[in-house]
Amino acid sequence: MKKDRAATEEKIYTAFLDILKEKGPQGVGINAIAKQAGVSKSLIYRYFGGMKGLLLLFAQKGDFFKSLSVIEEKKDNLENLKDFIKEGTKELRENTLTQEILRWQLIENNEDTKSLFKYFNAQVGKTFTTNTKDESLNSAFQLMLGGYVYFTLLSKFNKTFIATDLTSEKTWENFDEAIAKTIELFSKT
Amino acid sequence: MKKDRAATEEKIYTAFLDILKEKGPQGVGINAIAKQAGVSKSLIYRYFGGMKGLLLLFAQKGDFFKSLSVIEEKKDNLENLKDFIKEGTKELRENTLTQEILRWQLIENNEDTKSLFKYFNAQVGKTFTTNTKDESLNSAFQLMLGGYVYFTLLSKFNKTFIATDLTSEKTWENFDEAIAKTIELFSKT
DNA sequence: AAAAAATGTTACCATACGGTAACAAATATA
DNA sequence: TATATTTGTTACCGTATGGTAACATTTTTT
Repeated sequence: MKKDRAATEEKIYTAFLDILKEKGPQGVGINAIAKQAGVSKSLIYRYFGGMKGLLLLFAQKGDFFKSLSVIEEKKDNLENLKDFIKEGTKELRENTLTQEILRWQLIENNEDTKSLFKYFNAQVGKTFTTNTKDESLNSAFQLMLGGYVYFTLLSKFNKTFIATDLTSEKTWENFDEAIAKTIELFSKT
Repeated sequence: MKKDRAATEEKIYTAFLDILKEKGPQGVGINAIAKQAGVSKSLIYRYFGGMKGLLLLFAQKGDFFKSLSVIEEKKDNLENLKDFIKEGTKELRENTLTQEILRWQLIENNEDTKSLFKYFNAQVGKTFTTNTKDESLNSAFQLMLGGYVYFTLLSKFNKTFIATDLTSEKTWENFDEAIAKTIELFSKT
């Protein structure tokens, strides 16, 4: 049998990412990762230092968002802010990995996940901090951002929220427009 | 030893509620409930039909919200809507049981939880459905409602979101005001 | 009082979890 | 080539899970 540590580490790491994406935080475990990687679980401890080390590595790699860095600098005028929102919400709905980290934060926070959430939140803060002077607009914007996250996470197991169809593309467009319109109305005050 | 089925059933049911409130959905299990109730787990199967039956009973009892039914009829004018929001958000932040059901919906949806979510969502719909004519206001309102839920759930394991202090009462007041102001601005259009 | 039914506990099963020690095999070093 | 070192697997441990069968005890019915 051929032996290649680098390749094995890669197999383990990608197995971890795949499970997190598919099964969510609940599916992430030493046994499941080893099985998915087709490798002995002893190696996870030897090479990564167990789950904690694996999460730390994931945190430090830190490629959580892709497309947002491009337009990040353009959050100056109203029109650019709208684009920023539309891009951000789109990214959120497409990036299942980000979704599962956000979901993870809602169900536990222990010694293992500590580092992951720390690095992740730092990047969220760096990307989504608003610098508006209007306090109530900030609150409104944050609420809507949170709502977007909530409905995105909810849509994994639920098709609807009250009368709102979470599977319809139109719904998400309505959300985008609602955010844009809210910002407009606040700005005119 | 004294034998009293009704009392035993009560012990099991309240043990289930206590665990759900304290440990959340992850802590709810046959063994944990039996231990907490100080009773053999066989009785959970015999009296309730296991976890599924227990959740069904919980769903059918359906006392999820307390204070909202009082002002439910008054959702006609703007001022009453504001009160409704303030009461609703307050209720949400105080009712940990409701919070844990909402959290539950974000992490799984299987045969056991099916009935619970069905009944719960029906009541949510009955209570929080908005009848505004403005489509974008509906979307904005829902987003903010979702955001409120999101931050409430997040606050269990996280003290902050970006720069926002989730432990501060002022933060939640700001959220309330932001919703109220948003509705005002939309209404003037 | 005797028999039947209901109530409750103990013991066990299969399965899965995280974690470690002992061993085998391949690769690198002397 | 002989010896270390690294890489990888198997086997095991303790614990916890959901679920069931067998048994004991109390209560009810006849």
